[in-house]
Amino acid sequence: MMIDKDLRQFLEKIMAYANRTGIAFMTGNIYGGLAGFWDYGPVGVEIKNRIKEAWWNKWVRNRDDIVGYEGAIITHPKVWEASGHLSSFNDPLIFCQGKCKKKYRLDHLIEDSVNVKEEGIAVEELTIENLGKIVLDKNLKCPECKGDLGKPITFNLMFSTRVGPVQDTSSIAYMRPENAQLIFSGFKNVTDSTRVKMPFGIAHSGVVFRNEISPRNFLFRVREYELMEFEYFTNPEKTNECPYFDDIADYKINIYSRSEQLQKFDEDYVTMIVQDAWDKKIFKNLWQAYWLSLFGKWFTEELGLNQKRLRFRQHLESELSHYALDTWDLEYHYPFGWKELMGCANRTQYDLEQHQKFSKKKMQFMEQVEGGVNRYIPYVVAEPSVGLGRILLTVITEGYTEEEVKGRKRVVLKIHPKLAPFDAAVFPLQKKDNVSKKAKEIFQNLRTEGFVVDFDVSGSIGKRYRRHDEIGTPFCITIDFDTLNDNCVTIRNRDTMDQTRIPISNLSEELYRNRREYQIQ
RNA sequence: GCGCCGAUAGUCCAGCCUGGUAAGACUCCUGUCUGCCACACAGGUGACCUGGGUUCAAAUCCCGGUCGGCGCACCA
Repeated sequence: MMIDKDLRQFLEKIMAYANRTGIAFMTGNIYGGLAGFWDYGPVGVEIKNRIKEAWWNKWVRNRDDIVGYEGAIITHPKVWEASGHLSSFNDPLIFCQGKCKKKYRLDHLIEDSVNVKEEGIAVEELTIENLGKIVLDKNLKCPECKGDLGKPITFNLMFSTRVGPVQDTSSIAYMRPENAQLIFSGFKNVTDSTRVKMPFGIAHSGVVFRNEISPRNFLFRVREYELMEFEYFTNPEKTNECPYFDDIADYKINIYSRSEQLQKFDEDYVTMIVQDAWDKKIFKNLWQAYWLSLFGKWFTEELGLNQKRLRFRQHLESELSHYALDTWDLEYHYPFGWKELMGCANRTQYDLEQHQKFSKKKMQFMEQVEGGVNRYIPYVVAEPSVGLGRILLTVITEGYTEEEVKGRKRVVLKIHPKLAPFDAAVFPLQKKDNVSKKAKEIFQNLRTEGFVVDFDVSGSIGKRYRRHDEIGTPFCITIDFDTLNDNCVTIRNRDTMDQTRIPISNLSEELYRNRREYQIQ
């Protein structure tokens, strides 16, 4: 039976499913839960680790031009001062509740609309509550549309903590809200210890913390998550020299560009090949077009996302972060609408320049050229940045399928075998005697070969098949009485439900072959 | 952060209006049987989000909180 994955209630179905199968749970649920934080269960942690492994293999181990890095979670406070993350820290903000919905710095708004000197108001010294009182007392309205103003709030994006047992203001430190700054502040560590040549990337996967105002949509918007990203550096004079562009020039992508968004375009996107998009100057930077397309390919061809549900959306000028020249998102069509799966910003030289300024250490890259040495601060053309939990949510949303088999509902998680929590499950047809013993032996051998395998004897054989369908196990291997004589087993395919009898000695090759050749329907 | 709605077993849910100690289905566990697609037989485990209030008595009514979904806003 078809299920409409665009329906908002589908998300609730996914949550119940995740809970039922041991994928994810709200943290501390015995105490009522904590908003924005989730635990992964036995099945979820396997899928998550496999996604992470797939990312690392694809973008670090299998690339000649990218190396890995892993920074500390509690970061030197100066890093965030330099990056600009601290500058808007503790700013009091207020939002227009009227038509325009604009946000204002409340301290500035009061200074602009009230004669502070005459009234003897010291804006800097006031608490957020007292600032809010002024708004009420003076009946301040939105300067733009004269609408009512809401309650003032303080932005506290970063989680802070204290380092060391003495709790004074000098001991304050922050949990990283992004990995990028660890790459930038550690940039010299990499160039000084490794033989990297321009252009190259530094990749970083790790947990980050953002004190979001309102966590939403299950694993989508959370306060603690694993972010996988890399910074790709080039010579600032050569930001459009991408030697690999031909690899993706003919690749078809769905584009939702800035002009389409501004024109209130009715469609979700326009489809064209990357080369055309570049020729029409939709992309400003060749490397960005390259990396976005490569990730588009990875998500669809290797992680199994439906290309129709993936689009490239350019950020509007007004959305750009303080460090970004241009940003594109890869958006997925979730049950709650088109939302960012991955972001890819052009961060220019901004961050390394900032760190050079604040640390007074040279952030230059040196390369030997004809007739001397070339020194420059590298330019970040692209920063593909994606949340691990968000990929997991996307993959299970895409893969969750309900089918009708002989009048009954079958739930199948159709995910790529390399992301499945188990490579295979082994079932003895009968619980006792030699059948079970033989099954155990096959199970152990597969484990020894490095497969992740489950062993299941409980319930009828059909029930066991369905249990593993639901969590995405691509193969179930059944051992019966004949196995004892002919050394063959029945191997049953998750998606087609087809059963074939093959020799035990061919099992591992069959599992490998399927992982290699698997095609998403 | 504001507003609306909701929260009962692993899941789906009945009961709430009209207060009287929680039902069903599936799942799960055990045993018997069967032996390649959840469906046999018997038995079993398991729940009223949290804190207060009203009451002889609260899953039920009232108030606060937490969590979730949705809408708005936010997401440097």
